[in-house]
Amino acid sequence: MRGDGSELNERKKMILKAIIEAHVREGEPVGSKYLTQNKQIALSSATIRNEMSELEEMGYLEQPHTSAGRVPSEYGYRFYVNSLMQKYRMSQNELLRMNALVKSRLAEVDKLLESATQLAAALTNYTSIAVKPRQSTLTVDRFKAVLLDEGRLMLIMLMSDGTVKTAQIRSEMTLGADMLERLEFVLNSQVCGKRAEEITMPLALAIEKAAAEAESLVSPVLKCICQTLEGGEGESGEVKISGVNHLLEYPEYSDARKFKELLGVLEEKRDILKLVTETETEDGRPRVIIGSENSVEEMQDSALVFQKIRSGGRVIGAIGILGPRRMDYSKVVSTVEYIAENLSELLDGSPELPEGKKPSGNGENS
Amino acid sequence: MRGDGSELNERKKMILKAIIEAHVREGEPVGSKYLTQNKQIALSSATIRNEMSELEEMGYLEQPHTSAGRVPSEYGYRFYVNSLMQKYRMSQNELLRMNALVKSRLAEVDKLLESATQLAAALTNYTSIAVKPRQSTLTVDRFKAVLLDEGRLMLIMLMSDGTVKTAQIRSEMTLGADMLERLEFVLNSQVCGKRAEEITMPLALAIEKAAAEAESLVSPVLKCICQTLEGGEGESGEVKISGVNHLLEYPEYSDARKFKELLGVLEEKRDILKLVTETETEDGRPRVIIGSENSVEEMQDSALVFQKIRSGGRVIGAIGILGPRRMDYSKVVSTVEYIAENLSELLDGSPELPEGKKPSGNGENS
DNA sequence: GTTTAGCACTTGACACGCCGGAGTGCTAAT
DNA sequence: ATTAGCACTCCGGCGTGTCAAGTGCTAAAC
Repeated sequence: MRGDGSELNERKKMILKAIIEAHVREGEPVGSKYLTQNKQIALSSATIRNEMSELEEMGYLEQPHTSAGRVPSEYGYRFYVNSLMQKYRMSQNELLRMNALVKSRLAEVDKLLESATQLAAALTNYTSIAVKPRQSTLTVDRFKAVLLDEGRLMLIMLMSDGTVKTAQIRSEMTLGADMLERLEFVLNSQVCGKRAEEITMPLALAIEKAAAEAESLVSPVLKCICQTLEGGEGESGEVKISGVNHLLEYPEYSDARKFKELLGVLEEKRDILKLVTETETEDGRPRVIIGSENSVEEMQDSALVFQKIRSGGRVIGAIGILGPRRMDYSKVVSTVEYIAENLSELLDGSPELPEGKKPSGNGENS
Repeated sequence: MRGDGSELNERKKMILKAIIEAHVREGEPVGSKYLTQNKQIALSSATIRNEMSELEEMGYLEQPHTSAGRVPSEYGYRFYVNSLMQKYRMSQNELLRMNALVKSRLAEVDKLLESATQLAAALTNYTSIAVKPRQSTLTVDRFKAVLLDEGRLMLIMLMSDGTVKTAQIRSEMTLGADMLERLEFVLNSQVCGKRAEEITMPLALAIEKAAAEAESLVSPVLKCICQTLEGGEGESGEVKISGVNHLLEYPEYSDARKFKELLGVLEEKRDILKLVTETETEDGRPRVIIGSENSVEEMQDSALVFQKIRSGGRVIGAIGILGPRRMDYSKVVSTVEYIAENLSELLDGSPELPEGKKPSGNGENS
C-alpha cells in the first residue's frame, strides 16, 4: 500500500477517479447508481458496487456509514494526486488574470506576494496563503541617508537580497547635511554586511565615536537597522492570507467552532510558516499535503497545496492554497504552479526588463 | 419615543439596565425570575413582570416568543447607550497594553493603525476596523531623488499631510547623479502642490522637455507619482481589519452563511469606508451605530462603534469595533475612545517628542 | 468466469407527536 | 402598590415511524 496503484487494474482506477471527481464536485458520498450515469463507465450498479467494495478494502475509499455512498480516503486522494489526476487546462479568462499580475510590475516583493495571494484565492475559490520567511543572513549592502527636513532623516538600506528598505528617523536636534554624510559613511564602513546579532554594544560605541557630531543619531539609527534586519513584520516572517471567506462556501467549514479554530491557526501564522518552510525541497512542482500528512491538528480536514518561490536560486518565500480535503487538486496544483513560476521569473528576470519599453517599479512608505 | 427616557421612572430604568447587562453577559433572553437574583432589584418576579410588560409596550424590550424572556430592542440599546451606560473602568492590564502602543513610537500612520486595530480587537474581543480614507487633496510638498544603483533610483515624496512616501523606479539606461539632480529640480518646480488630476498630458510633455537628459525617466516617474497621489492601496482608501475570528465566539454569528455575508462586506471595504467616513462630525466621542441605524443590509444584526482620528485638526482616519448588537457597549466605547485619543495625540504630538530622549521612527519599503 | 438483476438489510434524514420546563399574563389576596 | 398563585403558551428535546438511498449477497444470465 504505497499509493503506487500497482494493485489496481484500469477499471478500478477509472472508477476511483470518477468517484473522487464526483465527490469533489458534489461534496457528498457517491453511490454506485450515480456512477452508472457516467458514460465512461458502462457497467451496472452491481458491478460497480463490487469494485467499490474492493477499493474500500484496499483503503482507497471509506464509508461514512453502512448505507451511504463512498467517500475517498486520504490514501485515495493521495493516489489520485500522484497518478490519476489530469492536467488542468486554464481558461482564457484565467490566463488573462494571471498575466495581469505579471504586467503589474510591482517591484516590491511584499506587494507582489499580496497581489499573488489575492489572485490565487480568487481563481481557485479557496483560501490562499503566501509566506515570506525572515532570512537570518540578511544584511545591508549599502546605506543612504537623506535629509527630509531639519528634524527628520530617511535611511535607505539596500539589502543583501536585492530589496530596498527605508526607515524614517526623528532627531531632537537640527540636522545638517554634513552630519548625514558622516553618518552614511560610518554606517557604510562599519555596519554593512553585518547580521542583526553582530550589531553589539561595543560596536555601537565604536560607531558613536566615529560618528563625531552625528553621535546622537547613532543609537536610534542602529535600533532601526536591527529592527529591519530582524524581519520587519513578525517574529520570524510574514504571512499573507487572502480569501478566507471562500472556505465558508464549503459545508466542511460550516461548523463555526471548527472554522474558528482553523482561523486561529491562520492568525497565529507561526505554524503555517513552519509547515511551509520546513518542507524539504522537492522537484519544483507544488507540494500537496492532505489531511493528516500535516501535523497541525486543526487542519486535519483540510488540504494544503503550495510551492516555494525562488529568486536567483534562493528560496524567498512560498505561495499556497488551503481548502477542504475535497479540493479540486488538478486546478489548484496548476494554479499554484503557474503563479509560483511567474513570480519566480518576475523576481529573477525583472532586472533584464523583458520588453525593454518604459519600465517602472514602485513601492510605498510612510 | 426619542430615547430620552423621560417616560421612564427610576425603577424602570434600573430594570432595563439590568436586563440589558444580563443579556449582554448571557446572550439569552432574560426572564423576570432571573432578575430577582439581582440584589439591586428587591422586587418579586410578578412586579418585575409588570414593569417588563410596560417596557415592552414602550418599545424598549422585545419578546422572541410568548414564553421566552425579554430581549432589548434596538431602541432599548440606543437608550442604554445614550443614558444608562456607566463609564467602563479599564483594568491595570488593559491600560498597560494601551500604553505599549503609545510607546511603540511607530512613525508610519499605516503601521500605527494596524497595531491599533490589533490591540482594539484583542482588548474587546470583537472585530476591529481601521480606515484611512484617501485624501483627494493630497499633493507632494517636496521631491527627493536618490540613486540606488546605476539601474534604479528611489523617489522620496514628502506629502502635504506630513507623511513620506517612497517609490523605486527602474531605468533601462545608466543613471547618473546629474540626471537625478535635474529630475529632482524639475519635479520640485513643476509637480509640487499638484493633485493627481492636475498632472495632465501637456504638463507631462513640458516636464519632459525641461528634464533634458533625464527625459526618459519622466514618464515612469509621473506614473508612479500619480499612483501614489491616488492613494496607493485601494480605489478610495485603506481598510484594516483585525480579529474577525472573535466574532465566531458569539452565537449570533454561528450561522455560516450569514457570517460569510458579513465577511464579504468587510472584504469589499467600500461600504465600510463610506459608512465610517460619511458620518457627520460629532462631539468627539465615539459614534455608536446599532443594527438598522446602519444601512448595510448584512450588518443589521451587528453594532458598530467608531471614532474619527484627528491629527492637526484634520480627520485622517477612523478606528472602530464591529460586534453583535448585544455588545458590551460600555467597554467598547471606552476602548475606542481611549485608543482614538491616544492615536490623535501620538500623531499630533510626536514631533515635539514627549520625553525628549532618543526618539526613533521607522518605515519599511521594497 | 464475469456480469447483472433482484432482494433483504442497514442507516440517516425527516416529520410527527408528546412531554417538561421556563416564562408570561391575569386575578385575587395582602 | 405589591405579590402569590395559577392557567396558558411555546420552545426544545426525545422517541417513534416512515422514507429513500445505498449496500451486500445470491442466483441467474451471458
